[in-house]
Amino acid sequence: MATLGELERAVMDLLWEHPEAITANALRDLLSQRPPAVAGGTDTKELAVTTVLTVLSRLEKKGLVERERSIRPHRYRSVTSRAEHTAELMLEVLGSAPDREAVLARFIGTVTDGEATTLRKLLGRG
Amino acid sequence: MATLGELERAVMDLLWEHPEAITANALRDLLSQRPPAVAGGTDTKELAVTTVLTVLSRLEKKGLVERERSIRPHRYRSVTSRAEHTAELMLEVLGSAPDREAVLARFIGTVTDGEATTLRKLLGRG
DNA sequence: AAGGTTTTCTACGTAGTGTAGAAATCTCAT
DNA sequence: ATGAGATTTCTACACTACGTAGAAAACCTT
Repeated sequence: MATLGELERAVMDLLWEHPEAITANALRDLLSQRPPAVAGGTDTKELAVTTVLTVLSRLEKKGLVERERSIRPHRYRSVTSRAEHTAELMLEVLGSAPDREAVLARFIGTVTDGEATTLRKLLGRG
Repeated sequence: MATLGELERAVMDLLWEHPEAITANALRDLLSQRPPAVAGGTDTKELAVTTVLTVLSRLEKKGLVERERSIRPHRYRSVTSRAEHTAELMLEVLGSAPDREAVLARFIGTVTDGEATTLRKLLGRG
């Protein structure tokens, strides 16, 4: 897997927000409304549709996006939810360590109280 | 932060294994003994010391490594333990999601039984 | 069949990484 | 103090990922 670029990330965020499959053109419009990544930057730039299409192709190759080719303006949708994707990423990071329990210890120490409560509920009593 | 390259990662792994600060030359020797990254690849290639030094400088710039400049063959050591580093990475990934609890739910669902037990212990009863 | 729309191909600039030679700096033995 | 060898820094190049988009091809629709 790996990490996404800034634009790739922005596209995924939109797709995750959007339950319905959506066209590249619609995505481009949504992208032009998004707040500037860097404060002070007078963003809101109009991207070329081809740019969006390129990014979507790359995301498709990475397995994060799938598209309906049957209808003409292809519709794109995310393959997994953001929560799934994020959890997978976390597991990937965790999996790369031989000392998983030590990592989990550090991890738990940094989670908020509310989240700790959530975790207890999720874990049940074993 | 971000992800590391293959060689950067190998260097960090060695530094994490090694409690003592170590020289670039020693690292190069250790690197030449590491098993090939890809199976079938007849690795065990000897890297130039300058290569190792370059990588160490980059890791230093990233804040992952620090060095003792007082003595001449500089000694390098990792700034944090692997567990700390990994936990930080996981938190970074988690932090990037607006739906943290949903992520945690997915995450918990995939952890091994033993780890779940560990987590319960770590969480106490709040 | 032509023209607009959509998709694919091709391409370039930038940044990060693997790799290492050349050049500069340092240290020790003489 | 000086020269040789060791060490570090500078510079450089290839390769890949990403942002970006024009040119070209493929596709409708009238």
